[in-house]
Order: sequence, then structure tokens, then C-alpha cells
Amino acid sequence: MVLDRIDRRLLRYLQQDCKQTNKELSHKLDLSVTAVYERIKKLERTGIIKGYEAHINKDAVGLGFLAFCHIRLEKHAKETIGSFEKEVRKLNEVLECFHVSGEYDYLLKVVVKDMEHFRNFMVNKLTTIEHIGSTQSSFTINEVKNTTQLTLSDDAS
Amino acid sequence: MVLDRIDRRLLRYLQQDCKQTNKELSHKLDLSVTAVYERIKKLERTGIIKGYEAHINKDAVGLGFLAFCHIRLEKHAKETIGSFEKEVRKLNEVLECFHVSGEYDYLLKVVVKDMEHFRNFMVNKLTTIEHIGSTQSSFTINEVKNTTQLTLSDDAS
DNA sequence: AGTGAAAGAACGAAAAC
DNA sequence: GTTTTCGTTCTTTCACT
Repeated sequence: MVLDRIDRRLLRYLQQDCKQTNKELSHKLDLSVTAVYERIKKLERTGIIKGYEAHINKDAVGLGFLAFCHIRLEKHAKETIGSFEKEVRKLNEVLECFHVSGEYDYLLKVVVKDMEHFRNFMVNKLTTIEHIGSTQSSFTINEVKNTTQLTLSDDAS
Repeated sequence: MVLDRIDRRLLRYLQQDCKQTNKELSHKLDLSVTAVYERIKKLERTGIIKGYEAHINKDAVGLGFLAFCHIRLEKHAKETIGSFEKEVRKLNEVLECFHVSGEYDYLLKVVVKDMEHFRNFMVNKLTTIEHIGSTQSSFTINEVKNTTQLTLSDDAS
């Protein structure tokens, strides 16, 4: 699907606040309410908008400890990779897991309550996964920037 | 604010889909619409719900290249740290930046269109920031897991 | 804390331009 | 693409428990 300037502006607004009414959006975009409605439905149908999520303050719900784990596998056979990835997906402390280039194979973002819970996660969950060669963890001292909002330029993609 | 079991379930639902109507939520939670409404407003007022965001498919908007940059600063004086963080916050390719423990000082999540744009970002934006000692970048080969949804247990926090 | 009722606003589909 | 219309649904307030 080709996105025009209006679609991109619309996506920008919805990234900031998806609970705005179509009426509000119609003013910002200088369109009719119906046109806004149709554009949004199309963006949903084509999978460009994947969903709408409430953003929760993690400290307020007792999940204020954020760490990154770098993981190297023992071997890189297809089965090893497959089973590692399958196990990692099950861990709900792991919000993100990427297969990356470089010294380590995977980078994980882990959210737990505190250091004690992190220790417990490492010992009883993460390192019980087979074929892990070595791990290296970094703890977050300070959150400098943390957004999910993509910067959409006005040009067509 | 103390969260009870119902609040935690409500937050779980809203993390999954914040566009559900209060009526739908009232069925799931076995509460009246008004009770759901008041709980949500309270969660918003107290900052536990930080906002509502549309989740955009980054590949569909031409931002399919994801990289992580590890950064070490030259020195760790207060001013150095402050000015580095200030400059990083301005870069819209940087979605996340954390001050972390370990070998490197900062970990950045960077989203751009492709390798060419990444090269351009590194040469013309990131490494023009003063006091950077060294950087080490990893490119994402595969996204194994990527969610923003915190797992909330049913117990009070 | 909770409920139910009622007014006002928005949604969503259809019509016609 | 737009406007208008209309029935339906949701939001929000209010009186009350």
C-alpha cells in the first residue's frame, strides 16, 4: 500500500494518541470525518496499523528493573537456533529478543521487579535453556529516552 | 496507588487492545460500565496509564532496519553525560537510550530505513556528538520477539 | 468502593453530490 | 473525494447504595 502525506500525518497522530476521535483528527488533517474513518480502516486492513495499546508505567506496576542480556549460543545449527528461540518466546520477562550480528548472537530486553527477581530469572529460567554458550548482562541505570513512536517523514515510502 | 486484582486484569486487557469499549471490558471484568469507566480514569489520573498509542508496522512505513549501538564515553563528568544525553534525545532515529552498567555506558536502539541510512546516521549524526569514546553496533538479523506488553501478575504490587 | 438511568457525543453505514 | 442524515452505540455525569 502506498502512503500519501495525509496517511503519514494520520499515523503520526495515532501514534501519539490513538483515542482521539475522528472528529478531532478531521480538524487536524482538514478532512471530513468520513474520510478519516475510511483511511484508518484501510490502514488497519492492510496491517500498517497493527493494534492499539495502552502504555503502562512499568515502575507503577512493580516492574522497574530493566536489563539487557547478550547471549552467545554454543553452536549455530538450525535446531539449536530454533529451540532457543522457541524457549525465549515463552519467557514473559523477555519483552524483546533479536538475533543480531556481532560478538553475541542474541540481544534480550528483560523486565522484572528488582535485582533479586533478575537473579532468579537468570538462574531458573534463562540459563536453563539449552545450547546457551555464554551470557553477558547490563543493567539499566537510567532511562534517557524510551519511545515507541516512529518518526514518519512526509514523503511517500 | 494500590492496584487490586481487577485493576491488574483491566491493565492487561488495555495493553492488548485499548480500543475496547467499556461495555466489553465490563463483561470481561464482571463490573458495571461506570465502575470500569471510573477505574480507567483513576489509572489515567495517577499516571499508571501513560497513554494510548497506535502500534505501527515499521516495515510498512519504510523503517525496517533495526540496530543497537553500544557507546562508551571519553570521560564521565557530569557535563559530559548531560550534554551527550541531551543530544541523543534529539535524534529521532533513536527510539531508546539507556545508561547501562558494564563495558559500555549507553545502549541505543536505532531504527532507520536501510543500511545506507544507518551509515548516514552514524557518520553525520551519532558520531558528531562530542565526548563519544567508542561505539559498537549490532544489526538485527531477525526479530524473535518484540512486545511492549508487561506481564502483570494478579497479586497486588 | 459499587449500581442504573439518562443526556450528549461519536460511530458507522448509506445516501446523494 | 465530499456532505448530510440516521439509527445505534458509547461516553460521561448524576443520584443513590
